[in-house]
Amino acid sequence: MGRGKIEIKRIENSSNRQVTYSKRRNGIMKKAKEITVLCDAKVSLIIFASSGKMHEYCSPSTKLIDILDQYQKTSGKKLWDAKHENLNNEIDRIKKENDSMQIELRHLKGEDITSLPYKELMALEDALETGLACMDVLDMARKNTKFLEDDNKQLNFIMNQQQMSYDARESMDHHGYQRAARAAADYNSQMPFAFRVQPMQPNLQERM
Amino acid sequence: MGRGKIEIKRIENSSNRQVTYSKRRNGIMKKAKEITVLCDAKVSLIIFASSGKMHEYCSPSTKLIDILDQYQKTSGKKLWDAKHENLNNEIDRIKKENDSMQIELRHLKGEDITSLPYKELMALEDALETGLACMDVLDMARKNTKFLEDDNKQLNFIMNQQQMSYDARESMDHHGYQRAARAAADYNSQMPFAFRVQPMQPNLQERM
DNA sequence: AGCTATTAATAACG
DNA sequence: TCGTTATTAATAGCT
Repeated sequence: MGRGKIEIKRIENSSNRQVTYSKRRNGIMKKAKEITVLCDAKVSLIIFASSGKMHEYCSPSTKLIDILDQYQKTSGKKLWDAKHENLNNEIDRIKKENDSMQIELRHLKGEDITSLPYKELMALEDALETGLACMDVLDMARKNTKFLEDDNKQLNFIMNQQQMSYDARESMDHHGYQRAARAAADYNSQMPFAFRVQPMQPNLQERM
Repeated sequence: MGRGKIEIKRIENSSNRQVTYSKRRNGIMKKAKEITVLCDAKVSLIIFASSGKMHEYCSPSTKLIDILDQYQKTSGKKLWDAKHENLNNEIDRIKKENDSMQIELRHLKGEDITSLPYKELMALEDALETGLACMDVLDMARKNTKFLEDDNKQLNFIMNQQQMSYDARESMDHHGYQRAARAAADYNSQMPFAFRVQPMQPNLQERM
C-alpha cells in the first residue's frame, strides 16, 4: 500500500526505517482504538522503537494492570508472580518461625498451667471462661500479686529484725544485747525500704 | 476500506461485530509483526474479545515480562509494584506478630520475673494495650504469682530456721548454742535454693 | 469461510 | 519533519 510493494524485512536505510516506524506505529494505534470501539475489545499495545522510545495504547476505562491480570489468568503464564517468589519465600520463612514460636509458647504455657496448684488462679481461669471481662480478671490477678508482695514485705521485715537480734546477740553480752535490739528495732522502723529475701531459681536455665 | 465506509462506533449486530473483530484482530496482529520486522521494534499486543477470549502477540526473541519491565522503567508507571507493596505489608504484619511473640517468650522464660514486679506488671499492661491476647497476659501474671508464692514459702522456711536458732540460744548455754548454730548451718547448706536480699519497690501501691 | 468493491494505509517523493 | 499521491493492503458487506 504505497508507491510500491515492499518486502517484509528490516528496512536497512535508517531514516526510512524511522519514518516507516512512525507511520506504521500510528496506523496500529489507530487500528487498536478502532477495534476497541467497534468490537468491545480490550487492548493493550506497547511498542518500543529500537531507539528505546515507548508508545502505548490501552483501551479506555481499563487499566493495563487489569489486562495483565486477566492475561495471567487466561493464559496461565506467570508475569510478575515469578518476581514475587522471593517475597513469598520470605513470608513462608517468617510464618514458619512464627509457627514454631507459637508451639513453644503453647508448650511453655501448658507447662505453667499444669504446674500451678493454686486455687486462686484456677478461679481466675474459671472466671475468664465464664465470661468475666479480661480487665476484671487482671485486676484480681494484680490484687493477688499485691497481697503476696505485702506478705513478702512483712516476712522480710520480721526476718531482718530477727537477723539483727541474732547478730547483736552474737557479739554482745545479755545486757548490751537488749539495748542493741532496741536500737535495731528503731532503725528498722526508719528504714526507707523493706527488704526481702528471695530465692534465686536454681533451675532457671533449664526453663529458658 | 470495504464495500462501504463505516463509522467508528460499536457494531450493534452481534455476528457482524464478531466477524469484524476477527478480521481486524488478524489485521492488527499482522501489522504488529510487520513493524517488528521492518523497523526493529519491540511490540506487545494483548487483545481480549468481549467474549473473554484472548489473543496476544509479542515480538520474537522477547519476553512479555521484559517489555513490561521496560515499560515500568520508561513510563515510571507501576504495574506489579503495587502487588509488591501488599506482600511487603504482609511481611511487616507477620514480623510484628513475630516480635510480640518473641517479647512474650522472653517474658515467659524471663529469668527473674519477680525481681521487677511492677515493671513487669506495667509491661503486661502495655502488652495488653498493644493487643496481646488476654490469656497471654494472664499467663504471665500466673507465673509472677507462682514466683511470689515460692518466695513466701522460702521466707517462711528461713524464718523458721532463724526462730529455731534464736530459740535454741535462748534456752542453751554458750557451748550448746554453738552446736545448735552449726546444726542450723548444716541444714542451710542442704537447702535447695540460694537466697538473696533485694530492695522492694516502696511506691508499690501507687502503681497498681 | 471466500469474494470483491471499496476504503484506508502508506512508500516514495517533493 | 511534513504533505502529497500513486499504489498496495485491509476489510465491509455479501454469498
